[in-house]
Amino acid sequence: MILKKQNGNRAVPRSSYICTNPITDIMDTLNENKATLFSYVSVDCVLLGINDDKLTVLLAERKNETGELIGYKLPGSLIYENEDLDDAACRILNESTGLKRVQLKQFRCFGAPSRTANELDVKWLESTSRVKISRLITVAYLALCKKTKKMSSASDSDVIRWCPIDKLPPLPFDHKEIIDAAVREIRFWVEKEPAIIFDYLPAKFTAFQLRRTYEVIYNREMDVRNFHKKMNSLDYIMLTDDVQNGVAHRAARYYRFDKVKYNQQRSRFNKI
Amino acid sequence: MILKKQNGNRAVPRSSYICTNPITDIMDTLNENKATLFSYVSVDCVLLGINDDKLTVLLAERKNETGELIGYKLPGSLIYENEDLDDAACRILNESTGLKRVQLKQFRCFGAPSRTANELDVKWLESTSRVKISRLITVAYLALCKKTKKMSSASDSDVIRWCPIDKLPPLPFDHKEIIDAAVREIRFWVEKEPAIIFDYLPAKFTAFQLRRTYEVIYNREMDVRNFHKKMNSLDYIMLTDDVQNGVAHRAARYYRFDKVKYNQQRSRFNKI
DNA sequence: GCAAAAGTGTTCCCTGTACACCCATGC
DNA sequence: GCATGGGTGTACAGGGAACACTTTTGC
Repeated sequence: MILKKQNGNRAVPRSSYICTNPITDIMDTLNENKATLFSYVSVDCVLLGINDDKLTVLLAERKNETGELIGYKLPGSLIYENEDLDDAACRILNESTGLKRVQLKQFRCFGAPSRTANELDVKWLESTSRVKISRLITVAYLALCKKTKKMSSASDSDVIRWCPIDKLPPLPFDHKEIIDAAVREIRFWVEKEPAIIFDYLPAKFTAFQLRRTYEVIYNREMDVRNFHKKMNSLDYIMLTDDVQNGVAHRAARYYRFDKVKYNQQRSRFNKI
Repeated sequence: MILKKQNGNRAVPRSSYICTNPITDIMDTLNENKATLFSYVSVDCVLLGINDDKLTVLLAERKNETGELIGYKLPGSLIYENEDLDDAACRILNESTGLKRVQLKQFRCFGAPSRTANELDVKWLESTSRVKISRLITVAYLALCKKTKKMSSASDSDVIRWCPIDKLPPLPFDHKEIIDAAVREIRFWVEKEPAIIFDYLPAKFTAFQLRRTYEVIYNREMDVRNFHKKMNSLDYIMLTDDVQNGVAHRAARYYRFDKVKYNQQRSRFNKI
């Protein structure tokens, strides 16, 4: 990772494509530049989660000037003039869900001139952002996103809803295309960096939960025995002493993710 | 792949992230919008090639107003107001190298506000583009790029030079960071889509050429016998009747890449 | 005792990897 | 005949895939 230090600018060490800035950093950025939106670039977040055993995406309600629901969209917004893209993505995630410290990954930039071809979309954006829009390029981010209590206490600016990816309502701009690309991307990402899946699961999870998460993401069933064998071979998945209770069948054991061991293994792997 | 057809706009079928538009399409776009540069978004191309058994990147000379050489940079430019990002990347590739129909892959968007922190870089860009620059976001593209005769006849606007990636000169903006990211990315790309490596090689190639290409990209040596075995197991690599001649040792046989078989295999694979 | 889900082992195949020698050609 | 690079086979290890039954618990 190369950092340029010049003109006395603060050179903030950061991962090149994972954004896990604490929310305080984001607020700094916000306060410094609250005034000015940058009307040429937006950030859209595809937050994927699993609900009712289906891969779902978080959509925000889209209202017209009189507050009437006119449809849905991806959580996203124009960036501020002096706001970093990764920071903007974290801000939007936080505004939409109240979540912090989630791993967001930039996965592609969408910049076809035709994406602002629908005048209704542009008019709507102009009325909510109070900025004149000409051409708009959007940088898309992706995260696996837990459905937690925190999410209900999200900022009331966006009402949100989980929607199965195979039953999307009509969406503005190229949001459908963005979601499709995100679903393809998530599989590669999980393969490259399995840790993100544990970011999604609770701290203690059963073998079933982990398996079902993989099954939904990859959209295919996995053999139970082989899955257990695989889990046991991964030394960063640790068996705990806890077991389920109150279930009407044999209690499942809880596992936990050992981040330290995971990182050790990764760094060994990456050196090869 | 989803295409929106609306307002009578031409819906051009295109791959979502590979740009192989014939140059005529690009020219259409150029002529339509020659007048206006979009000063907020640029495209930079990282063209990787192999020279003297080293991974090298194509750099363009950077000259000041009096035509004096003041350094190097990635081939790149601001996009036009109504130009698609992929088209812009193809245009820049063509302007810099004369090459057409090369697979260019968008791999990441770089948008830190600090990338325009160096005033000299900004001044230089303003003087060459004759556009006022405030904040500038760049979309980075990646290609494996042949060193061919065509390249020497490239447009004379850019003088170009191959530079080993471990001996980069000082570069403006965050171009060094972009190159580092591209080198990491190329390995993933080759793994996902081995076809691009044959786009780089001549139509007929020896086992040695293919192996050396892999070795340079992955920066590690490969076992000759295992490599042959692997090649033989891939049914889209076909042995031809041609052999080298005029070499002072046993003549190597030529192989060719069978795109049809490759695509058949891919589509079978992707359905699983 | 029965419903419901948890947990467990073996076999086979395929792939990757390690490793050393003979072959063809030009000079 | 020798220097140069081309080309080949075997043996082992590890991981993925297929496959069915017993265990535990609450009711």
